[in-house]
Amino acid sequence: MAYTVGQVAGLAGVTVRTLHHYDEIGLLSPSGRSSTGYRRYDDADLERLQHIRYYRELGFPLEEIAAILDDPASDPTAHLRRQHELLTVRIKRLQEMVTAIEFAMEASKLNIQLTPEERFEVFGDFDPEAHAEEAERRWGGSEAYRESNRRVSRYTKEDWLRIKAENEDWGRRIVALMSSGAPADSPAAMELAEEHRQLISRSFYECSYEIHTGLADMYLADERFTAHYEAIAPGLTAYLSEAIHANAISRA
Amino acid sequence: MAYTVGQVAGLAGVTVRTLHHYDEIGLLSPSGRSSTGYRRYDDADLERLQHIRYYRELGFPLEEIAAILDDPASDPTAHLRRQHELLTVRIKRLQEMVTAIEFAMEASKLNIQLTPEERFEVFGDFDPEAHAEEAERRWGGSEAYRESNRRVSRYTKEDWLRIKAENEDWGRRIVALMSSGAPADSPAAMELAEEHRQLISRSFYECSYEIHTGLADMYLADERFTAHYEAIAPGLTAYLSEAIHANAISRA
DNA sequence: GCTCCGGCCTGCCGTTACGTGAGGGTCAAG
DNA sequence: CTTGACCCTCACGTAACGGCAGGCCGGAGC
Repeated sequence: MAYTVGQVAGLAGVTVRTLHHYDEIGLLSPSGRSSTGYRRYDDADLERLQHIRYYRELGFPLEEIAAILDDPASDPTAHLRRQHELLTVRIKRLQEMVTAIEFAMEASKLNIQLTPEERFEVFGDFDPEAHAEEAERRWGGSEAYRESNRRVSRYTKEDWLRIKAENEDWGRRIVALMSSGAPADSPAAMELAEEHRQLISRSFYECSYEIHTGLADMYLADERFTAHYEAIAPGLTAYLSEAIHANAISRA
Repeated sequence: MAYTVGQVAGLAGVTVRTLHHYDEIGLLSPSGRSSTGYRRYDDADLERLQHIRYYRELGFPLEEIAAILDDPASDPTAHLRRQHELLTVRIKRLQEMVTAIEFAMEASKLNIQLTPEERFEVFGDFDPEAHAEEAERRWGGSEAYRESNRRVSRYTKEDWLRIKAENEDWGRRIVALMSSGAPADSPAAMELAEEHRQLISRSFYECSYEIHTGLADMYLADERFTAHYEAIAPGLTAYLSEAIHANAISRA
């Protein structure tokens, strides 16, 4: 079977100009020409183009692709295996970027400034183990965190406004309670802690009592989260943390 | 906090030249300069750069990124949501490419020529429904097919050679049986059909009796698979298909 | 046989997103 | 006060095509 440039271009989803270019630089020269000078591509040319397209999608420069494809030491299935591996690595990378975006959304939700490192962690030559460990430390089981955060990405602006309003309402009430002098382990405080937990469960992720106490500890340990609650009212961080712990114990 | 070009470049994983370029075209101009003309970037600049990097990774041209970022109608979380969505679409696309590669490996294993459409299906403006339907028709449940084929990608050249040898041995025995005149629903033929199923299960994917009969039908329906078995021995396709059906029924 | 219209050819210049010096100030550590 | 690492501004180079000009096919219809 023989094909013209236009046909090949249509099949492969590239422009005719691109095929001309590949011919010019010798990356993909059609196996023959018609008597009138038309390029004629055969099935072997198509297979080569297929590999070219995959390697290109993976970001390889044309020169390097030529070197890879012309390497006599690698049979066709070797290319397939290689492309398969490169693709899965790429997918993993993109999934890390998704997680990073979700983290940024979480931070943005609480008006928390990301550190420069956090902003670009996913782009640098990061240590994957340290990364996983960090997520583990911060979220106490990254699996639940990731799964749950799928929801966040689907929220509209209206959802966000509603969530914000709910949070602010809750904030006003716990500040009022704290200033009234009620202790952090009082039933009223525990009730507000429980409400806090349910707010998270409804809007973000299933927040177990275990995760909730983990969050309480994190609020105390991470100054950026501390700052968030202290900005609402001084002393609120400790008050809330204590209430969360008391609530968790009483429900156990 | 203020940063120099070099620091920003290090953090964000780009070159100093890139930052110079972004400054030149007005995409990211540092918020200030030192008395001696040094660029000074602040946290807001870093946040902008963060978005630039994500959009770039997604293939947006710089000019378009500038337009998006300077659009007053979109708040910062809108960018995050948008990037999240674009990333997941991208991941889906790459996963389709992985499936396509696995299909190509499967075909290569049997020395089957792909049609031009199959080679570039994943690049063209393909209809996703038709694609899924095709996979469904061909593999009777693409999920099992995809999951199982993860194995294939890890095979070494030696594995392939071993598998090939096993297949050829099986081929010789079924050809011998067929020429001996034993009917396709004889115990011996059914035994070889069962062996065929187990060969697939061991080397490629868990092949249930249901899938196995699906394969039998496919061998008859798809001329490329037919050609594969007819090349071994004329009439083998029909013989094997019948044996597979007989075997499946007897085991039910 | 003629006539179109869409497809093909070969230049050739333009563009994007930087890479890569050249030539020359700047900053902090010793 | 030197020295090495870092910063500045030109300015030209490169990869991978895009897009157009000017001209040659090819087959469907009259």
